[in-house]
Amino acid sequence: MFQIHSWPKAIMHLDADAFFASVMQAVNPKLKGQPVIIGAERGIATAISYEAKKLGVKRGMPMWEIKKIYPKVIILPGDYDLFSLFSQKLFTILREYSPEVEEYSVDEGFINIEGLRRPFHCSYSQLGKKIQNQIYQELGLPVSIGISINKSLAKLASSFCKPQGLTVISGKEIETFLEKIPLLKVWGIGPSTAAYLKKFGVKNALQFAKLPEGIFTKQSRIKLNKPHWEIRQELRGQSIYQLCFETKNHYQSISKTHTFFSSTKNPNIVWAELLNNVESAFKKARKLGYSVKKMSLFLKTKQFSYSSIEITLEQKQQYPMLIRKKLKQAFSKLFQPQLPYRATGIVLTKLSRQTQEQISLFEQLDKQLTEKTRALYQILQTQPKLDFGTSLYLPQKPIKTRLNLPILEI
DNA sequence: TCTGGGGTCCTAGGACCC
DNA sequence: TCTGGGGTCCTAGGACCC
Repeated sequence: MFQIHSWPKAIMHLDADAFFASVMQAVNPKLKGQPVIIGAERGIATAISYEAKKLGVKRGMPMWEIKKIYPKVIILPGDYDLFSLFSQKLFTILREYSPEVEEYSVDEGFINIEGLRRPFHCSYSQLGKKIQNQIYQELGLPVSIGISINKSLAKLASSFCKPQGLTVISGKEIETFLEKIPLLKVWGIGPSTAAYLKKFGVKNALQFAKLPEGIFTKQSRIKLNKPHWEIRQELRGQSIYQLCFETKNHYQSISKTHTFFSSTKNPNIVWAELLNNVESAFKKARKLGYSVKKMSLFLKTKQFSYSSIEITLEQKQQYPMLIRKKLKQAFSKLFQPQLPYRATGIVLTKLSRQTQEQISLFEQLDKQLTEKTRALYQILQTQPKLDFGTSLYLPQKPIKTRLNLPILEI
């Protein structure tokens, strides 16, 4: 048995089953029991109801394929405001039990349930059942629950039995449980690591947990890194990953990408699509209060090869129209006329929030211009009917893109 | 008609300095 | 002519997650 040094904790992991599809079924009774797929707007399946899963639909399957093989499935676009609302309601219920809730994603959370047996007069397992029932009754959402002594084991437990499963892994059950789990199922182990370790005979979670300490040194012939070591520790019952109760409000990067309806060699379309991503990425940054110091633009060809270019700005920016020339130059370097492109994107990095820090003289000179820009953007953004189309980019002939907010020449 | 969109973190390797 | 150690900072790219 693994030696557990810290006092065992009690962590619950809750995972909504086929969340997006379940929300649609919850608000629309006609969809209950039907094979429902979400993702009509993206061209691939992003959520699949259990009825559709039974038919054989897999996540990431392109819609055209689904329509062809499974003509009876109901394909819907995602309603992300609705999903967000259900997510909030879900976490509100969890907070009725404990303030120590980590919102890991829209449909997943961790709860510290240590010490809750006495106030709720029940075992941890009964507590799980209680929460599961309440969520189903109040929101109509099926959820799976896992309970164990740390985050990784709780997450593994919740995925063990779905949908509406409830699995508890106590300290002494860890080894027998891990033996049943393929390595790929472990949180943080992906296809690459699983395939690599298979060569050395490590196929299940228990074998991984039992890897000797020496494997994790630089000299070892099996190359593993620090995150792998942390996963091993977690599987052995140690608590490496702490719960995080603050809601996320800091970003390392903000990105926007969009795949075209059909690939194109037309530089005007690619440029317009790229600018549209630039606009919406900056819009998100402004909404979060960020200024941007650096960005990376990329183009993706039909053959799935990427080319990218980085732009470091002399000053932090919030408005892309102020750096239009730079963007255009970068695009010219990136774009190769003979290649068909299928997507463009942008990643904003080196983000910083407005602070009281001294504005340099140089920046002050720039400030007046920025003010004008801000005013202009406000006008554009508060008038949704104002649609310049793509005419400012594409004076030759109108080309239909999803673009509706231009970057103005100044 | 193959393969969306939005994130995070880690590591290797190069540049540069002492 | 051949030889070091550091240390830091940056970037590209991989791997993973939902």
